[in-house]
Amino acid sequence: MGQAATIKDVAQRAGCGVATVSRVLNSTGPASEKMREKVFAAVKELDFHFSEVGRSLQSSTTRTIGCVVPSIENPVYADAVQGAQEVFLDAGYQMLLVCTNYNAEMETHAIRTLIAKQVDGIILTVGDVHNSEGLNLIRSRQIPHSLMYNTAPEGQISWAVDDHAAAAEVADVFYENNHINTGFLGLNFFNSDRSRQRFEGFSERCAYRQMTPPALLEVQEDGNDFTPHLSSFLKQYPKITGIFASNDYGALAAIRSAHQLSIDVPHDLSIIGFDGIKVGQMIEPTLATIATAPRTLGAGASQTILSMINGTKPPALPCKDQTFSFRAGGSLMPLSAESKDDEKVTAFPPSNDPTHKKANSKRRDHNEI
Amino acid sequence: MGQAATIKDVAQRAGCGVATVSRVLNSTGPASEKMREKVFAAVKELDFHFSEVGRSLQSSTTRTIGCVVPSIENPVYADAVQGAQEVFLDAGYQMLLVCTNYNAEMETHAIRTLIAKQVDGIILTVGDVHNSEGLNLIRSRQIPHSLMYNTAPEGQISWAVDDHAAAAEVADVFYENNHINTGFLGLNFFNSDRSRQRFEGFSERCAYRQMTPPALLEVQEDGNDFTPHLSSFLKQYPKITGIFASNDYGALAAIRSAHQLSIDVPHDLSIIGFDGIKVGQMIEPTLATIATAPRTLGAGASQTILSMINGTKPPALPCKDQTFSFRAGGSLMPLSAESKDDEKVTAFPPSNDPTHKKANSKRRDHNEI
DNA sequence: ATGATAAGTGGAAACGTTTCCATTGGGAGG
DNA sequence: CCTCCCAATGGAAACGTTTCCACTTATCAT
Repeated sequence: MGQAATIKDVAQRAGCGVATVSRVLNSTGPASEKMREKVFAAVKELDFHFSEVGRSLQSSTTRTIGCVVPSIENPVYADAVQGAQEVFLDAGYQMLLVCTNYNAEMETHAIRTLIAKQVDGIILTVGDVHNSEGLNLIRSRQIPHSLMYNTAPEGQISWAVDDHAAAAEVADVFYENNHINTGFLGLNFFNSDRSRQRFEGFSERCAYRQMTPPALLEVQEDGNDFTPHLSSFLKQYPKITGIFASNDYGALAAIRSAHQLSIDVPHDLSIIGFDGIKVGQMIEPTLATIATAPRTLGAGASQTILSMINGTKPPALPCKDQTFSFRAGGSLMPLSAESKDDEKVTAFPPSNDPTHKKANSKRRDHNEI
Repeated sequence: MGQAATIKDVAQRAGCGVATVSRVLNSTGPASEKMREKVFAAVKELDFHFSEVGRSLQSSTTRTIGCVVPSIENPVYADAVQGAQEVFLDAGYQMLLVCTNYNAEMETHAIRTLIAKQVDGIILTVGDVHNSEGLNLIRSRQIPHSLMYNTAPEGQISWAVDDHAAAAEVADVFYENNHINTGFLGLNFFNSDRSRQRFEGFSERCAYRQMTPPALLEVQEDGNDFTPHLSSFLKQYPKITGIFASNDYGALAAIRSAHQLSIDVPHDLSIIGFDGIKVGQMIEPTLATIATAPRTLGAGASQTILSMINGTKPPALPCKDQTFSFRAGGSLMPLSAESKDDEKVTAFPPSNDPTHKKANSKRRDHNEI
């Protein structure tokens, strides 16, 4: 078996022109039964398959979608990507995946290349939706696209969580549980508009509730062990009893670091995450968090893109307030009124100690989108 | 801005032939300084970028690599994919990703399409390396490829963990910790040759050690809550004190289910996983597991493929016994000699109870690849 | 029988590149 | 001044498709 057979080879073998082969194989246009049989026979003998490259050049369509996300090591994006991928695959599209590692240059370069490859659409999560060169390119070229997890400025399509509102709800939860002195753990704070928006929403609601303004601990994700950071942070702000992490991964890391510092979660320190990754529910204590639906987001964004391509009716975007729900968990415990100050308890009761109060929240039954 | 500019437009604008434009832009062949300037000016004015499709048709090269894995919801594959992606991106290749969901049909179809799209190489994890239609296609077409996580039959290139040996080591560890009655939790047992090989390696070593043959609990990954399965399994085999899960995800789920059944891990039941995903070390108790290096595997497989494409020297495959290492963790506890039978303890001491012995193992310092 | 219609078919252009080859022009060496 | 050579350039073929158009043949109603 030398080179792959082309439509010409098939035509020659079947004793007809290439046009006929094309018509038969694509069921477009007429063909006699005899001819059809001969063509199919030739196809079988030569094990012919269309070259998608030739097809793409002719049709200016590639049946390929670009996907740009910061990283798939974070299960949130992994799930979203997988959800997107399934929808596209069902529709006959494959997906070019690029992980940018929160790097703006890579983002731009990746998008440029995707455009050069003539992808039929792009699904993406950018670092900063208001300042993305790649996004501008996409828009000026009018390529079907949808944002994912980025809260888009008006007029732009995006399947996103309402970070601002969700973060505000976290502030409410802390407030209801008597945590007045809080900290915000911002991961990739400068490279992720999500992280910043969550901080903003959280801060504003804290101010509204007349809580102490949250202290900001900003870390780069790559610094794997941030125990020392947490340590000095808590030393600097000893009154802090609750930490809101900008994502679950950070929350998990915080719990672990706290453990290493002999700080008991939730007894000495309550922690709330963001995203609702699966493992958050598998661990002990379970992680209190903002639950989101990454697969749904990914799938929705994909369907939006497909509808742009086909000109069909796009799926309805979820209502802003249905994009998330607070999920209670063992990592959050109400602060008893008398210990509101910083008299931290030093004992290490097991986390399923029945004497612990359950976290207060009226929000346990929200629907996810 | 109507349609994207082509090389013809540039030629026209620069007042030269397309050949000259191509030569200038690709720095192939001579060109006068005047011409070069005019071409670059035209390119800038028209915002010209090459169409990769046209290029691909001409060069029969796509700068695209196919990647086929079961799922990226499992962090192991997510990490491997990301590692692969980074290497390819650095080399100027983008990656078409397909998740097969452990479905053989999808696997075949995906590979067929990748071939039709003329990817320059394929990196993949197949369901069954001895019975993969897609893999056969790839081989017969002689497309540069490398397996990942599949233990390949001789003569085939694969970046894999030595499942058999690793699983045997788990048996050793159980043995050293006095766990004689064990179970094996097989996820996607019928769709994953890894799962089966781990069972095989484990069983053989158990036999060699004259331990009770491990009982097999086989579950499909999609069945999210397998607590009832675990419950009836443990009822059926009440003597079991140790469970080896075919991957960390399953191990985590097992710990959670055990918790729901009021079975304390590790006191009542020891659990060992496989893969070494990060969260395994972030939880309490930490997960005893076989640590692997997914990023390294992904990156290595990618480099192998690149070397096939460029004809350069391929990177050396890691030694079989350096592809994994046993990592101790709190989910494994030695069974004291007197309680070797099934007199399970019912108290729930906190897992950092200092009276607990640490797990026995001489293997804590193995190097990862 | 005759014309009109329709089905079946193949040639060729087009899609956007790269590259071979032929042509041009100028400079250097005789 | 004539050659010769080489740098610079453009035309055209090729890559593998689809599709327009024109052509042939058969069928049918008149």
